[in-house]
Amino acid sequence: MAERSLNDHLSHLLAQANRHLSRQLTAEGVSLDQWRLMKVLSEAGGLPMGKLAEELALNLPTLTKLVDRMVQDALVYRVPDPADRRKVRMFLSDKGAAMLASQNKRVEEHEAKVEGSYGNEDAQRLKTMLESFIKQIV
Amino acid sequence: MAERSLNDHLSHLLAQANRHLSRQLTAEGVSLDQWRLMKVLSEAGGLPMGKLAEELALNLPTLTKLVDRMVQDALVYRVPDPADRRKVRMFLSDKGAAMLASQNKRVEEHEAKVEGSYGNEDAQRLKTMLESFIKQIV
DNA sequence: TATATATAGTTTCCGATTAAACAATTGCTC
DNA sequence: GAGCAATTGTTTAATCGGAAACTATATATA
Repeated sequence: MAERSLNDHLSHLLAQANRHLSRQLTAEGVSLDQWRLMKVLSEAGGLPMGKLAEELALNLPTLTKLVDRMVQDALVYRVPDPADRRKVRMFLSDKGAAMLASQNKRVEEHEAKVEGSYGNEDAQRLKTMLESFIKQIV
Repeated sequence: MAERSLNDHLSHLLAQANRHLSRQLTAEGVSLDQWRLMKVLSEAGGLPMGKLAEELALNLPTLTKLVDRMVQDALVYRVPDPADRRKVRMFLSDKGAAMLASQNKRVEEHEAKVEGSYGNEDAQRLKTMLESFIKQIV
């Protein structure tokens, strides 16, 4: 068997692609995790912390503190679940919704640029493949 | 234009895929960045810090500290460049090479499992697409 | 060749992440 | 329903990460 180079390894390629994209978004003023969290809540408000952590592949302590900061900034808020008082349900505030809207725009502009130069059809195929890959490995 | 879900966003899909894979490797006893660093050095020993940071998409201060730890563990070593004394050239030690060999095995076993269940041909296509995507966005 | 500018890395300071321990609540079993 | 295990989330202590400042060396310009 021939020696495999780093570029033949999915783990390396995913790390590289993720970091470059995430950095570019940071440069556009978008924190990837904060944006993803707000976006999940805009799609499914009232998620408990555990589900949120799953959806974002964050572990719970990290999420707790991310949420702490975003509560400080009044982007999201906690509501204790009356039916199960261990649970906390998370919601997007109006301020969060406004922030999300502006960041959506930046993310979509950036992705349009990136995907355009990569080729829109290929980009679509790449996303489809990643989506099913993620389902496999979770 | 219809509302786009998180799963239509490349940045989200890459973050998810990367985190899941990276966690699974951590569980197998492989630190993704350390492994990637050792692997780069095994392919191109003597790289200066700046080139190394580029290859791994790490920023320089982060790399300095990663290297500090790995020097502590005697996995890699620094050699000042005599021709340009600002530069430091990095090399893999024998211990590092042994560690790399054992981690290569784990990574390859893990990827074989993951890629097998995803479909080997699709996995190959995914890697090819990611590789050209990365070239585009860098 | 003296001075300015650019390059390569490291250090510092602060914020973020993790694993482990903890607290609170719920569900199960006898 | 009393006691025990499981679930949900937070806190703590230690490590890690990033932006900005700093050091050392090299190059360009006058």
